[in-house]
Amino acid sequence: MNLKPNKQEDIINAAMREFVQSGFERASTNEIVKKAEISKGSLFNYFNSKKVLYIYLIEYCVQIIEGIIEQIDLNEADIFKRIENIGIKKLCIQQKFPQVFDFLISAKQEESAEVRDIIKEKIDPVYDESTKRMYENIDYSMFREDIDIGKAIEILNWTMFGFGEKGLSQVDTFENISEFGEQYLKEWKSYSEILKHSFYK
Amino acid sequence: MNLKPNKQEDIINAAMREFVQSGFERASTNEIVKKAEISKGSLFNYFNSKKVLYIYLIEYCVQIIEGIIEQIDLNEADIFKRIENIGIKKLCIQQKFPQVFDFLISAKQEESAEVRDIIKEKIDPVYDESTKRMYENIDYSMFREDIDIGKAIEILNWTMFGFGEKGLSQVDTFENISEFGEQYLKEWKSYSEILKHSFYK
DNA sequence: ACTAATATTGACCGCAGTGGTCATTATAAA
DNA sequence: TTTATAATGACCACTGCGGTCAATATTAGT
Repeated sequence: MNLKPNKQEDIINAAMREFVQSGFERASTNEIVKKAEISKGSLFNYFNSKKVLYIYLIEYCVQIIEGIIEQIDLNEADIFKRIENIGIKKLCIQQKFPQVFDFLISAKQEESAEVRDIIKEKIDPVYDESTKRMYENIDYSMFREDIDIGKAIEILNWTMFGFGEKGLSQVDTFENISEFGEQYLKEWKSYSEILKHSFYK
Repeated sequence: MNLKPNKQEDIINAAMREFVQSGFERASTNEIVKKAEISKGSLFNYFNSKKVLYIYLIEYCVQIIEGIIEQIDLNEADIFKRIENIGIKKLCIQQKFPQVFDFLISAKQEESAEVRDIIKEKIDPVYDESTKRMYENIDYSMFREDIDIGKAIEILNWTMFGFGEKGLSQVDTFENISEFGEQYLKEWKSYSEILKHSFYK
């Protein structure tokens, strides 16, 4: 039952891609096995049903997020650096599993009654924890007094998200993935600098 | 053939919603007629096929975008005000057709070979024109010299997008739509102010 | 090299839902 | 009341669905 790790990853990635693309109900197991390059029989040997597969993926992703949360360095009180560190970790994970975060977002929006409740149950706690931990022990005294800190942080997050999207569309043009990572990080710092310069005293 | 305008809007909105949700191929005409509250026969009387309906929607949306482009006031050289004006126009349109912009975005990403080429052909020019017109005659001299203007504008756009998403999730909580519009605009101005204060001299 | 145990396959099943049709019915105009 | 037009939904052939399982390929043990 324990197959080679990279085959496991193929299946996980293929399934996540299909679920992100089509949602739980419309996602096709035929499409998943095609993308993962395994037979249909194998998929249903590993997971007894589409639902079991889906829940497995949820749990898998939740564990990944929990791993990130644990690694947050609470001694880093500068929110820009805090966020940058998390961003780096996310980037690393996306090398292996490009769809983890998209999958969790799509799962939160999933409407199918068959899985909706169990999703909420599994995802909501880790979401709450992550946002709590994310801003724990941040030093807000570095912000300019005339700025709405909450809104500033929202802008920072939106910028990160937008920058991430942009990066995603460029990743194909790089042949070397680690070269991309360096470039990406360097460019992010320039955006981060702009906002830091704007928001900090 | 010319039915009541609000019925037309129902059909357009229902179809756009379904296409956004599922893409061209997986979108279901059954689902569309259910959402639009018309019979299947009627839909296929108005449009001979799913493809014809889809292309009609594309053209309809493109016309809306062209309407916006025409209305851009080129005398407004302040990019913050320029963008705010466009935002207001978009907001108005979204009252009637909540999915226009999402539909165009999803159409750009559409992969189905049956419609891909015709989409490109119809959408790309209007996209090019809109981005061109958007930044035409903007006075960049108001930006601080030490700031990368291109990046600043990117941040502005990402912030607008993020703010729009946030607004979308809140719109249900308002009973009066125009009250929401006021609130929304007012709140946007506070975000806009933050960035303006950061980016301008 | 042979056997037993395990892993993988894909043709196949019943069925749900597809895009599209058209005889029939409801509505409006004359 | 008659005629012209608009709207309906049962129906069709068909595709693709989630899931199964006998047959095959691979591996492990001796």
